[in-house]
Amino acid sequence: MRNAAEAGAGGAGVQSVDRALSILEVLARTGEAGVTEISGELGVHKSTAFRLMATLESHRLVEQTGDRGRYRLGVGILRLAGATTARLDLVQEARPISRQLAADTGETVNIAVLSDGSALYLDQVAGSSALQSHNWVGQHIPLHATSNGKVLLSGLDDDDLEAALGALPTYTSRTITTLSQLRDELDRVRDQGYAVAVDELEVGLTAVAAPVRNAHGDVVASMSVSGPSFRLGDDRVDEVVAQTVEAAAEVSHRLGWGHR
Amino acid sequence: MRNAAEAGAGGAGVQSVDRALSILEVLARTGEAGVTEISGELGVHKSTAFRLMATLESHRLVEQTGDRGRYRLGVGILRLAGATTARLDLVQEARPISRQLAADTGETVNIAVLSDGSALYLDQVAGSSALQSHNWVGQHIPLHATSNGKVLLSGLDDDDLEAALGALPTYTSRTITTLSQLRDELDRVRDQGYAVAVDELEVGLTAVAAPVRNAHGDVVASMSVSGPSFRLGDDRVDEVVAQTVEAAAEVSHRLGWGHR
DNA sequence: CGCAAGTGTTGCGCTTGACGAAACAGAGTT
DNA sequence: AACTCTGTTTCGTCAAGCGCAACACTTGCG
Repeated sequence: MRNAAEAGAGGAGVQSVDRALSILEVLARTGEAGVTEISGELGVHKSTAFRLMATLESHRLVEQTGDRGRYRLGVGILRLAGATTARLDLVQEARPISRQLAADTGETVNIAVLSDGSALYLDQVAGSSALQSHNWVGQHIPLHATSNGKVLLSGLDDDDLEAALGALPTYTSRTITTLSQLRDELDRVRDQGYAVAVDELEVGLTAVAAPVRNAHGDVVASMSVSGPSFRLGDDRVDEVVAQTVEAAAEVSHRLGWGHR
Repeated sequence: MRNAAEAGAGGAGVQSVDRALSILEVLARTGEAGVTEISGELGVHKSTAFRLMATLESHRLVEQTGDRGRYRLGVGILRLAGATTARLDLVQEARPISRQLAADTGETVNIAVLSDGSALYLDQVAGSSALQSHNWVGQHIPLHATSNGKVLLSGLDDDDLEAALGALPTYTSRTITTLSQLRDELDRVRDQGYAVAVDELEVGLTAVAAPVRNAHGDVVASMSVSGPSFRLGDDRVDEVVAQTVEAAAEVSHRLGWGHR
Protein backbone atom coordinates (compact mmCIF):
# COMPACT_ATOMS: atom_id res chain seq x y z
CA MET A 1 0.00 0.00 0.00
CA ARG A 2 2.19 2.77 -1.31
CA ASN A 3 -0.32 5.18 -2.71
CA ALA A 4 0.62 7.98 -0.37
CA ALA A 5 4.02 8.60 -1.90
CA GLU A 6 2.68 8.00 -5.38
CA ALA A 7 0.05 10.67 -4.86
CA GLY A 8 2.67 13.04 -3.55
CA ALA A 9 5.10 12.27 -6.34
CA GLY A 10 2.41 12.80 -8.92
CA GLY A 11 1.98 16.39 -7.81
CA ALA A 12 -1.29 15.67 -5.99
CA GLY A 13 0.28 16.29 -2.59
CA VAL A 14 -0.18 19.46 -0.58
CA GLN A 15 1.41 22.21 -2.66
CA SER A 16 2.46 24.55 0.14
CA VAL A 17 4.00 21.68 2.11
CA ASP A 18 5.80 20.55 -1.01
CA ARG A 19 7.13 24.07 -1.45
CA ALA A 20 8.27 24.39 2.15
CA LEU A 21 10.14 21.08 2.00
CA SER A 22 11.72 22.15 -1.27
CA ILE A 23 13.07 25.18 0.59
CA LEU A 24 14.74 22.84 3.07
CA GLU A 25 16.32 20.95 0.18
CA VAL A 26 17.53 24.17 -1.44
CA LEU A 27 19.13 25.26 1.84
CA ALA A 28 20.71 21.82 2.28
CA ARG A 29 22.29 22.23 -1.14
CA THR A 30 23.30 25.93 -1.07
CA GLY A 31 24.16 26.36 2.61
CA GLU A 32 22.30 29.62 2.99
CA ALA A 33 19.99 31.78 0.87
CA GLY A 34 17.83 34.88 0.97
CA VAL A 35 14.11 35.24 0.28
CA THR A 36 14.54 36.40 -3.30
CA GLU A 37 16.89 33.52 -4.08
CA ILE A 38 14.44 30.99 -2.63
CA SER A 39 11.54 32.50 -4.59
CA GLY A 40 13.62 32.19 -7.75
CA GLU A 41 14.45 28.54 -7.05
CA LEU A 42 10.82 27.64 -6.34
CA GLY A 43 9.19 29.83 -8.97
CA VAL A 44 6.94 31.55 -6.45
CA HIS A 45 6.45 35.14 -5.38
CA LYS A 46 8.86 36.39 -2.74
CA SER A 47 6.02 37.11 -0.31
CA THR A 48 5.09 33.44 -0.63
CA ALA A 49 8.69 32.40 -0.02
CA PHE A 50 8.85 34.71 2.96
CA ARG A 51 5.76 33.21 4.58
CA LEU A 52 6.94 29.66 4.01
CA MET A 53 10.33 30.49 5.54
CA ALA A 54 8.56 32.08 8.49
CA THR A 55 6.67 28.86 9.16
CA LEU A 56 9.82 26.77 8.87
CA GLU A 57 11.57 29.20 11.21
CA SER A 58 8.79 28.92 13.79
CA HIS A 59 9.51 25.18 13.92
CA ARG A 60 13.26 25.93 14.05
CA LEU A 61 13.91 24.02 10.86
CA VAL A 62 15.51 27.18 9.47
CA GLU A 63 17.20 30.05 11.21
CA GLN A 64 18.59 33.39 10.16
CA THR A 65 22.31 33.75 9.82
CA GLY A 66 24.04 36.84 11.14
CA ASP A 67 23.43 38.62 7.86
CA ARG A 68 20.14 40.39 7.41
CA GLY A 69 17.47 38.22 5.89
CA ARG A 70 19.66 35.24 4.99
CA TYR A 71 18.55 31.81 6.12
CA ARG A 72 20.11 28.41 6.70
CA LEU A 73 18.94 25.10 8.10
CA GLY A 74 18.26 25.29 11.83
CA VAL A 75 18.90 23.10 14.83
CA GLY A 76 15.32 21.80 14.74
CA ILE A 77 16.56 19.44 12.06
CA LEU A 78 18.86 17.87 14.65
CA ARG A 79 16.02 16.83 16.92
CA LEU A 80 14.35 15.08 14.00
CA ALA A 81 17.65 13.56 12.92
CA GLY A 82 18.35 12.32 16.42
CA ALA A 83 15.04 10.50 16.39
CA THR A 84 15.79 9.06 12.96
CA THR A 85 19.35 7.87 13.47
CA ALA A 86 18.62 6.35 16.85
CA ARG A 87 16.10 4.12 15.17
CA LEU A 88 18.28 2.88 12.38
CA ASP A 89 19.33 -0.37 13.95
CA LEU A 90 21.99 -0.97 11.35
CA VAL A 91 23.73 2.33 11.96
CA GLN A 92 23.55 1.81 15.70
CA GLU A 93 25.07 -1.66 15.51
CA ALA A 94 27.72 -0.59 13.05
CA ARG A 95 28.81 2.64 14.70
CA PRO A 96 31.51 1.32 17.06
CA ILE A 97 32.94 -0.89 14.32
CA SER A 98 32.90 2.00 11.84
CA ARG A 99 34.73 4.09 14.39
CA GLN A 100 37.38 1.42 14.95
CA LEU A 101 37.89 0.98 11.22
CA ALA A 102 38.25 4.73 10.78
CA ALA A 103 40.82 4.80 13.58
CA ASP A 104 42.72 1.82 12.13
CA THR A 105 42.83 3.13 8.57
CA GLY A 106 42.79 6.87 9.17
CA GLU A 107 40.31 7.23 6.30
CA THR A 108 36.57 7.85 5.88
CA VAL A 109 34.21 4.97 6.66
CA ASN A 110 30.67 4.85 5.27
CA ILE A 111 27.62 2.62 5.59
CA ALA A 112 25.30 2.59 2.56
CA VAL A 113 22.15 0.77 1.55
CA LEU A 114 20.42 0.20 -1.77
CA SER A 115 17.61 2.65 -2.26
CA ASP A 116 15.76 3.66 -5.43
CA GLY A 117 18.45 2.65 -7.87
CA SER A 118 21.33 4.23 -6.00
CA ALA A 119 23.48 3.87 -2.91
CA LEU A 120 22.05 5.81 0.01
CA TYR A 121 24.73 6.70 2.53
CA LEU A 122 23.44 6.28 6.08
CA ASP A 123 26.48 6.90 8.24
CA GLN A 124 29.95 8.35 8.03
CA VAL A 125 32.93 8.32 10.37
CA ALA A 126 36.03 10.20 9.39
CA GLY A 127 39.49 8.97 10.31
CA SER A 128 42.34 11.12 11.53
CA SER A 129 43.67 11.77 8.01
CA ALA A 130 40.27 12.69 6.69
CA LEU A 131 39.70 16.19 8.04
CA GLN A 132 37.10 18.22 6.17
CA SER A 133 36.05 15.19 4.18
CA HIS A 134 32.97 15.38 2.01
CA ASN A 135 29.82 14.46 3.90
CA TRP A 136 28.05 11.64 2.07
CA VAL A 137 25.30 10.97 4.58
CA GLY A 138 21.83 11.28 3.15
CA GLN A 139 23.10 11.38 -0.42
CA HIS A 140 22.11 9.03 -3.24
CA ILE A 141 25.28 7.96 -5.05
CA PRO A 142 25.54 6.09 -8.37
CA LEU A 143 25.88 2.34 -8.01
CA HIS A 144 28.03 1.36 -10.98
CA ALA A 145 30.86 3.81 -10.22
CA THR A 146 31.41 3.18 -6.51
CA SER A 147 32.69 0.32 -4.42
CA ASN A 148 29.62 0.52 -2.18
CA GLY A 149 27.39 0.39 -5.22
CA LYS A 150 29.14 -2.66 -6.63
CA VAL A 151 28.80 -4.48 -3.32
CA LEU A 152 25.11 -3.64 -3.10
CA LEU A 153 24.52 -4.77 -6.70
CA SER A 154 26.43 -7.98 -6.11
CA GLY A 155 23.67 -9.08 -3.75
CA LEU A 156 21.05 -8.93 -6.51
CA ASP A 157 20.01 -11.59 -9.00
CA ASP A 158 19.85 -10.75 -12.72
CA ASP A 159 16.26 -9.53 -12.78
CA ASP A 160 16.68 -7.30 -9.77
CA LEU A 161 19.97 -6.05 -11.19
CA GLU A 162 18.35 -4.78 -14.37
CA ALA A 163 15.50 -3.29 -12.38
CA ALA A 164 17.94 -1.46 -10.11
CA LEU A 165 19.99 0.05 -12.91
CA GLY A 166 19.12 2.87 -15.23
CA ALA A 167 21.67 4.34 -17.58
CA LEU A 168 25.36 4.00 -16.69
CA PRO A 169 26.68 7.58 -16.93
CA THR A 170 30.35 8.22 -17.48
CA TYR A 171 32.07 10.17 -14.71
CA THR A 172 35.72 9.52 -15.57
CA SER A 173 37.57 7.55 -18.23
CA ARG A 174 37.60 4.66 -15.78
CA THR A 175 33.86 4.49 -15.19
CA ILE A 176 32.18 1.21 -16.14
CA THR A 177 29.65 2.09 -18.83
CA THR A 178 28.30 -1.20 -20.24
CA LEU A 179 26.13 -3.78 -18.57
CA SER A 180 28.35 -6.67 -19.57
CA GLN A 181 31.43 -5.02 -18.07
CA LEU A 182 29.48 -4.38 -14.91
CA ARG A 183 28.29 -8.01 -14.76
CA ASP A 184 31.89 -9.22 -15.05
CA GLU A 185 32.91 -6.83 -12.29
CA LEU A 186 30.06 -8.02 -10.04
CA ASP A 187 31.13 -11.64 -10.61
CA ARG A 188 34.60 -10.63 -9.36
CA VAL A 189 33.05 -8.89 -6.35
CA ARG A 190 31.06 -12.03 -5.49
CA ASP A 191 34.16 -14.22 -5.88
CA GLN A 192 36.51 -12.12 -3.79
CA GLY A 193 33.99 -10.82 -1.30
CA TYR A 194 34.80 -7.11 -1.68
CA ALA A 195 34.82 -4.30 -4.27
CA VAL A 196 37.36 -1.68 -5.19
CA ALA A 197 36.78 1.55 -7.13
CA VAL A 198 39.73 3.68 -8.23
CA ASP A 199 39.06 6.95 -10.06
CA GLU A 200 35.64 5.71 -11.22
CA LEU A 201 33.30 8.26 -9.62
CA GLU A 202 35.89 11.02 -9.56
CA VAL A 203 39.54 11.11 -10.39
CA GLY A 204 41.66 10.85 -7.28
CA LEU A 205 39.11 8.95 -5.19
CA THR A 206 39.75 5.37 -4.12
CA ALA A 207 37.33 3.26 -2.13
CA VAL A 208 37.04 -0.32 -1.00
CA ALA A 209 33.81 -1.86 0.26
CA ALA A 210 32.59 -5.14 1.73
CA PRO A 211 29.11 -6.56 2.19
CA VAL A 212 27.13 -6.36 5.42
CA ARG A 213 24.82 -9.38 5.66
CA ASN A 214 21.75 -10.19 7.72
CA ALA A 215 20.97 -13.45 9.50
CA HIS A 216 19.98 -15.05 6.17
CA GLY A 217 23.20 -14.02 4.47
CA ASP A 218 21.53 -11.41 2.27
CA VAL A 219 23.51 -8.27 1.44
CA VAL A 220 21.61 -5.57 3.34
CA ALA A 221 24.26 -2.85 3.39
CA SER A 222 27.80 -2.07 2.38
CA MET A 223 30.65 -0.76 4.45
CA SER A 224 33.42 1.19 2.77
CA VAL A 225 36.72 2.91 3.39
CA SER A 226 37.55 5.75 1.06
CA GLY A 227 40.22 8.35 0.63
CA PRO A 228 42.31 10.18 -1.94
CA SER A 229 44.18 7.91 -4.31
CA PHE A 230 47.52 9.40 -3.30
CA ARG A 231 46.98 8.02 0.21
CA LEU A 232 45.19 4.81 -0.78
CA GLY A 233 47.61 3.53 -3.36
CA ASP A 234 48.18 -0.05 -4.54
CA ASP A 235 50.52 -0.66 -1.63
CA ARG A 236 47.85 0.09 0.97
CA VAL A 237 44.71 -1.17 -0.74
CA ASP A 238 45.31 -4.84 0.10
CA GLU A 239 45.69 -4.07 3.78
CA VAL A 240 42.62 -1.79 3.84
CA VAL A 241 40.59 -4.42 1.96
CA ALA A 242 41.42 -6.97 4.64
CA GLN A 243 40.47 -4.55 7.41
CA THR A 244 37.21 -3.61 5.70
CA VAL A 245 36.15 -7.20 5.02
CA GLU A 246 36.80 -8.05 8.66
CA ALA A 247 34.89 -5.03 9.96
CA ALA A 248 31.91 -5.69 7.67
CA ALA A 249 31.90 -9.32 8.81
CA GLU A 250 31.83 -8.11 12.40
CA VAL A 251 28.79 -5.93 11.67
CA SER A 252 27.18 -8.89 9.91
CA HIS A 253 27.74 -11.08 12.96
CA ARG A 254 26.00 -8.47 15.08
CA LEU A 255 23.05 -8.67 12.71
CA GLY A 256 22.91 -12.40 13.12
CA TRP A 257 24.90 -13.61 10.13
CA GLY A 258 26.82 -16.86 10.52
CA HIS A 259 25.13 -17.82 13.77
CA ARG A 260 24.05 -21.44 13.96
CA MET B 1 14.71 41.54 11.97
CA ARG B 2 12.95 38.54 13.46
CA ASN B 3 9.44 39.09 12.23
CA ALA B 4 9.36 35.86 10.28
CA ALA B 5 9.38 33.59 13.30
CA GLU B 6 7.11 35.92 15.23
CA ALA B 7 4.55 35.77 12.44
CA GLY B 8 4.82 32.02 12.34
CA ALA B 9 4.60 31.66 16.09
CA GLY B 10 1.57 33.90 16.21
CA GLY B 11 -0.36 31.48 14.02
CA ALA B 12 -0.10 33.65 10.92
CA GLY B 13 2.24 31.19 9.21
CA VAL B 14 1.16 28.72 6.55
CA GLN B 15 -1.31 26.41 8.28
CA SER B 16 -0.76 23.29 6.20
CA VAL B 17 3.04 23.61 6.47
CA ASP B 18 2.66 24.08 10.22
CA ARG B 19 0.59 20.90 10.34
CA ALA B 20 3.03 18.89 8.29
CA LEU B 21 5.97 19.91 10.47
CA SER B 22 3.92 19.07 13.55
CA ILE B 23 3.57 15.57 12.13
CA LEU B 24 7.35 15.31 11.98
CA GLU B 25 7.55 16.38 15.62
CA VAL B 26 4.91 13.84 16.65
CA LEU B 27 6.84 11.08 14.88
CA ALA B 28 10.09 12.20 16.48
CA ARG B 29 8.41 11.88 19.87
CA THR B 30 6.39 8.66 19.37
CA GLY B 31 8.69 6.71 17.04
CA GLU B 32 5.93 5.65 14.73
CA ALA B 33 2.21 6.36 14.28
CA GLY B 34 -0.75 5.69 12.01
CA VAL B 35 -2.96 8.14 10.16
CA THR B 36 -5.73 8.12 12.75
CA GLU B 37 -3.27 8.70 15.56
CA ILE B 38 -1.71 11.64 13.73
CA SER B 39 -5.13 13.15 12.97
CA GLY B 40 -5.95 12.88 16.66
CA GLU B 41 -2.72 14.60 17.68
CA LEU B 42 -3.20 17.44 15.21
CA GLY B 43 -6.97 17.82 15.55
CA VAL B 44 -7.55 17.45 11.81
CA HIS B 45 -9.53 15.03 9.70
CA LYS B 46 -7.77 11.77 8.90
CA SER B 47 -7.97 12.46 5.15
CA THR B 48 -6.08 15.69 5.84
CA ALA B 49 -3.49 13.81 7.89
CA PHE B 50 -3.20 11.23 5.13
CA ARG B 51 -2.51 13.84 2.43
CA LEU B 52 0.03 15.67 4.58
CA MET B 53 1.84 12.36 5.29
CA ALA B 54 1.81 11.60 1.58
CA THR B 55 3.59 14.85 0.83
CA LEU B 56 6.14 14.26 3.57
CA GLU B 57 6.67 10.75 2.20
CA SER B 58 7.24 12.05 -1.33
CA HIS B 59 10.15 14.07 0.10
CA ARG B 60 11.31 11.01 2.06
CA LEU B 61 10.93 12.77 5.37
CA VAL B 62 8.61 9.96 6.47
CA GLU B 63 8.43 6.35 5.41
CA GLN B 64 6.11 3.45 6.08
CA THR B 65 7.23 0.81 8.50
CA GLY B 66 6.63 -2.82 7.71
CA ASP B 67 3.18 -2.66 9.31
CA ARG B 68 0.30 -1.53 7.19
CA GLY B 69 -0.17 2.19 7.20
CA ARG B 70 2.19 3.01 10.04
CA TYR B 71 4.75 5.75 9.50
CA ARG B 72 8.04 6.85 10.99
CA LEU B 73 10.63 9.48 10.18
CA GLY B 74 12.46 8.72 6.94
CA VAL B 75 16.04 8.89 5.78
CA GLY B 76 15.37 12.20 4.02
CA ILE B 77 15.86 13.75 7.42
CA LEU B 78 19.47 12.52 7.34
CA ARG B 79 20.29 14.51 4.24
CA LEU B 80 19.03 17.67 5.88
CA ALA B 81 20.77 16.79 9.14
CA GLY B 82 24.04 16.19 7.35
CA ALA B 83 23.80 19.63 5.84
CA THR B 84 22.93 21.15 9.21
CA THR B 85 25.59 19.62 11.40
CA ALA B 86 28.34 20.21 8.88
CA ARG B 87 27.48 23.88 8.89
CA LEU B 88 27.14 24.58 12.56
CA ASP B 89 30.34 26.47 13.04
CA LEU B 90 30.60 25.50 16.67
CA VAL B 91 30.18 21.81 15.99
CA GLN B 92 32.60 22.01 13.10
CA GLU B 93 35.27 23.74 15.16
CA ALA B 94 34.73 21.46 18.12
CA ARG B 95 34.59 18.15 16.30
CA PRO B 96 38.30 17.26 16.21
CA ILE B 97 38.67 18.30 19.84
CA SER B 98 35.58 16.31 20.84
CA ARG B 99 37.04 13.33 19.06
CA GLN B 100 40.35 13.66 20.83
CA LEU B 101 38.66 14.02 24.22
CA ALA B 102 36.55 10.93 23.52
CA ALA B 103 39.69 9.02 22.58
CA ASP B 104 41.55 10.24 25.68
CA THR B 105 38.78 9.49 28.16
CA GLY B 106 37.08 6.57 26.41
CA GLU B 107 33.70 8.10 27.32
CA THR B 108 30.94 10.02 25.54
CA VAL B 109 31.59 13.66 24.65
CA ASN B 110 28.75 16.10 23.99
CA ILE B 111 28.36 19.71 22.93
CA ALA B 112 25.20 21.45 24.16
CA VAL B 113 23.74 24.95 23.95
CA LEU B 114 21.04 26.74 25.90
CA SER B 115 17.77 26.67 24.05
CA ASP B 116 14.21 27.29 25.27
CA GLY B 117 14.87 26.59 28.89
CA SER B 118 16.82 23.40 28.37
CA ALA B 119 20.14 22.06 27.11
CA LEU B 120 20.00 21.24 23.42
CA TYR B 121 22.61 18.65 22.51
CA LEU B 122 24.24 19.49 19.18
CA ASP B 123 26.97 16.92 18.81
CA GLN B 124 28.08 13.62 20.28
CA VAL B 125 31.23 11.56 19.95
CA ALA B 126 31.42 8.25 21.76
CA GLY B 127 34.68 6.94 23.15
CA SER B 128 35.87 3.36 22.96
CA SER B 129 34.26 2.36 26.25
CA ALA B 130 30.95 3.89 25.34
CA LEU B 131 29.31 1.14 23.32
CA GLN B 132 25.57 1.47 22.84
CA SER B 133 25.56 4.90 24.38
CA HIS B 134 22.35 6.87 24.35
CA ASN B 135 22.16 9.35 21.50
CA TRP B 136 21.57 12.80 22.96
CA VAL B 137 21.85 14.84 19.77
CA GLY B 138 18.78 16.89 19.04
CA GLN B 139 17.31 16.35 22.46
CA HIS B 140 16.32 19.00 24.96
CA ILE B 141 17.66 17.95 28.35
CA PRO B 142 16.84 19.49 31.76
CA LEU B 143 19.29 22.15 32.90
CA HIS B 144 19.28 21.77 36.67
CA ALA B 145 20.07 18.04 36.68
CA THR B 146 22.99 17.89 34.25
CA SER B 147 26.54 19.13 34.20
CA ASN B 148 25.99 20.72 30.80
CA GLY B 149 22.90 22.48 32.12
CA LYS B 150 24.75 23.84 35.13
CA VAL B 151 27.53 25.18 32.94
CA LEU B 152 25.06 26.85 30.60
CA LEU B 153 23.14 28.38 33.53
CA SER B 154 26.37 29.60 35.12
CA GLY B 155 26.76 32.00 32.21
CA LEU B 156 23.48 33.76 33.00
CA ASP B 157 22.80 36.64 35.37
CA ASP B 158 20.01 36.38 37.95
CA ASP B 159 17.22 37.73 35.77
CA ASP B 160 18.08 35.50 32.83
CA LEU B 161 18.46 32.58 35.23
CA GLU B 162 14.90 32.87 36.50
CA ALA B 163 13.64 33.37 32.96
CA ALA B 164 15.45 30.24 31.81
CA LEU B 165 14.12 28.00 34.56
CA GLY B 166 10.68 26.55 35.02
CA ALA B 167 9.95 23.98 37.67
CA LEU B 168 12.85 21.86 38.94
CA PRO B 169 11.55 18.28 38.60
CA THR B 170 13.01 15.51 40.70
CA TYR B 171 14.61 12.70 38.74
CA THR B 172 16.59 10.97 41.49
CA SER B 173 17.14 11.52 45.19
CA ARG B 174 20.20 13.54 44.24
CA THR B 175 18.47 16.00 41.93
CA ILE B 176 18.69 19.66 42.92
CA THR B 177 15.10 20.78 43.49
CA THR B 178 15.25 24.27 45.02
CA LEU B 179 16.39 27.50 43.44
CA SER B 180 18.66 28.41 46.35
CA GLN B 181 20.47 25.06 46.16
CA LEU B 182 20.88 25.58 42.44
CA ARG B 183 22.24 29.12 42.94
CA ASP B 184 24.81 27.79 45.40
CA GLU B 185 25.80 25.10 42.93
CA LEU B 186 26.12 27.64 40.09
CA ASP B 187 28.37 29.79 42.31
CA ARG B 188 30.59 26.73 42.75
CA VAL B 189 30.58 26.14 38.98
CA ARG B 190 31.64 29.74 38.34
CA ASP B 191 34.40 29.50 40.97
CA GLN B 192 35.90 26.24 39.81
CA GLY B 193 35.23 26.63 36.07
CA TYR B 194 33.46 23.29 35.57
CA ALA B 195 30.37 21.32 36.71
CA VAL B 196 29.89 17.77 37.85
CA ALA B 197 26.63 15.79 38.04
CA VAL B 198 26.54 12.38 39.69
CA ASP B 199 23.26 10.42 39.70
CA GLU B 200 21.23 13.62 39.28
CA LEU B 201 19.44 13.01 35.96
CA GLU B 202 19.50 9.26 36.33
CA VAL B 203 21.10 6.93 38.82
CA GLY B 204 24.37 5.56 37.54
CA LEU B 205 25.16 8.46 35.20
CA THR B 206 28.12 10.73 35.87
CA ALA B 207 29.02 13.73 33.77
CA VAL B 208 31.50 16.60 33.93
CA ALA B 209 31.20 19.71 31.79
CA ALA B 210 33.18 22.87 31.08
CA PRO B 211 32.19 26.14 29.41
CA VAL B 212 32.88 26.95 25.78
CA ARG B 213 33.31 30.72 25.40
CA ASN B 214 33.20 33.11 22.48
CA ALA B 215 35.57 35.95 21.74
CA HIS B 216 33.89 38.11 24.40
CA GLY B 217 34.18 35.45 27.06
CA ASP B 218 30.44 34.65 27.10
CA VAL B 219 29.41 31.05 27.72
CA VAL B 220 27.97 30.01 24.36
CA ALA B 221 28.07 26.23 24.77
CA SER B 222 29.08 23.49 27.11
CA MET B 223 31.30 20.51 26.48
CA SER B 224 30.84 17.41 28.59
CA VAL B 225 32.20 13.94 29.20
CA SER B 226 29.74 11.41 30.55
CA GLY B 227 29.63 7.76 31.38
CA PRO B 228 28.33 5.23 33.87
CA SER B 229 29.20 5.98 37.46
CA PHE B 230 30.97 2.63 37.87
CA ARG B 231 33.54 3.76 35.28
CA LEU B 232 33.61 7.44 36.21
CA GLY B 233 34.20 7.11 39.91
CA ASP B 234 35.76 9.64 42.30
CA ASP B 235 39.22 8.38 41.40
CA ARG B 236 38.80 9.29 37.74
CA VAL B 237 36.61 12.38 37.91
CA ASP B 238 39.46 14.76 38.76
CA GLU B 239 41.47 13.61 35.77
CA VAL B 240 38.50 13.79 33.42
CA VAL B 241 37.59 17.24 34.74
CA ALA B 242 41.07 18.48 33.87
CA GLN B 243 40.88 16.98 30.39
CA THR B 244 37.44 18.45 29.78
CA VAL B 245 38.34 21.93 30.97
CA GLU B 246 41.40 21.87 28.71
CA ALA B 247 39.42 20.65 25.70
CA ALA B 248 36.66 23.24 26.20
CA ALA B 249 39.32 25.95 26.49
CA GLU B 250 40.80 24.75 23.21
CA VAL B 251 37.39 25.04 21.52
CA SER B 252 36.99 28.50 23.09
CA HIS B 253 40.35 29.57 21.67
CA ARG B 254 39.19 28.46 18.22
CA LEU B 255 36.13 30.68 18.67
CA GLY B 256 38.35 33.64 19.48
CA TRP B 257 38.37 33.57 23.27
CA GLY B 258 41.48 34.84 24.98
CA HIS B 259 42.98 36.38 21.84
CA ARG B 260 44.43 39.82 22.38
C1' DC C 1 -16.85 -18.45 8.89
C1' DG C 2 -19.39 -14.29 8.99
C1' DC C 3 -19.81 -9.97 10.96
C1' DA C 4 -18.53 -5.77 13.32
C1' DA C 5 -15.19 -2.42 14.33
C1' DG C 6 -11.51 0.23 13.16
C1' DT C 7 -8.09 2.04 10.07
C1' DG C 8 -6.36 3.65 5.68
C1' DT C 9 -7.54 5.64 1.28
C1' DT C 10 -10.13 8.16 -2.45
C1' DG C 11 -13.28 11.48 -4.76
C1' DC C 12 -15.96 15.65 -4.56
C1' DG C 13 -17.97 20.17 -3.47
C1' DC C 14 -17.26 24.14 -0.69
C1' DT C 15 -14.79 27.60 1.83
C1' DT C 16 -11.08 29.64 3.56
C1' DG C 17 -6.19 29.55 3.52
C1' DA C 18 -2.57 30.68 0.46
C1' DC C 19 -1.44 33.34 -3.15
C1' DG C 20 0.43 37.40 -5.99
C1' DA C 21 0.27 42.34 -6.48
C1' DA C 22 1.22 46.56 -4.65
C1' DA C 23 3.40 49.22 -1.44
C1' DC C 24 6.69 50.27 2.10
C1' DA C 25 11.22 50.12 4.79
C1' DG C 26 15.99 49.57 4.82
C1' DA C 27 20.66 48.79 3.04
C1' DG C 28 24.10 49.29 -0.35
C1' DT C 29 25.88 51.54 -4.43
C1' DT C 30 26.71 55.26 -7.60
C1' DA D 1 20.58 62.46 -3.10
C1' DA D 2 18.90 59.14 -6.12
C1' DC D 3 18.64 54.59 -7.62
C1' DT D 4 18.56 49.58 -7.17
C1' DC D 5 17.62 45.60 -4.81
C1' DT D 6 16.07 42.96 -1.00
C1' DG D 7 13.07 41.86 2.79
C1' DT D 8 8.60 42.53 4.78
C1' DT D 9 3.61 43.71 5.22
C1' DT D 10 -1.22 44.26 3.78
C1' DC D 11 -5.22 43.16 1.03
C1' DG D 12 -8.47 41.22 -2.35
C1' DT D 13 -9.05 37.12 -5.11
C1' DC D 14 -9.36 32.33 -6.18
C1' DA D 15 -7.85 27.75 -6.29
C1' DA D 16 -5.70 24.76 -3.03
C1' DG D 17 -6.76 22.41 0.96
C1' DC D 18 -10.26 21.00 3.68
C1' DG D 19 -13.92 17.89 5.76
C1' DC D 20 -17.42 14.74 4.52
C1' DA D 21 -19.03 10.58 2.75
C1' DA D 22 -18.01 6.38 0.94
C1' DC D 23 -15.17 2.51 -0.04
C1' DA D 24 -11.37 -1.03 0.68
C1' DC D 25 -8.91 -3.68 3.72
C1' DT D 26 -7.46 -5.87 8.05
C1' DT D 27 -8.20 -7.67 12.50
C1' DG D 28 -10.66 -9.63 16.27
C1' DC D 29 -14.59 -11.94 18.15
C1' DG D 30 -18.61 -14.94 18.69
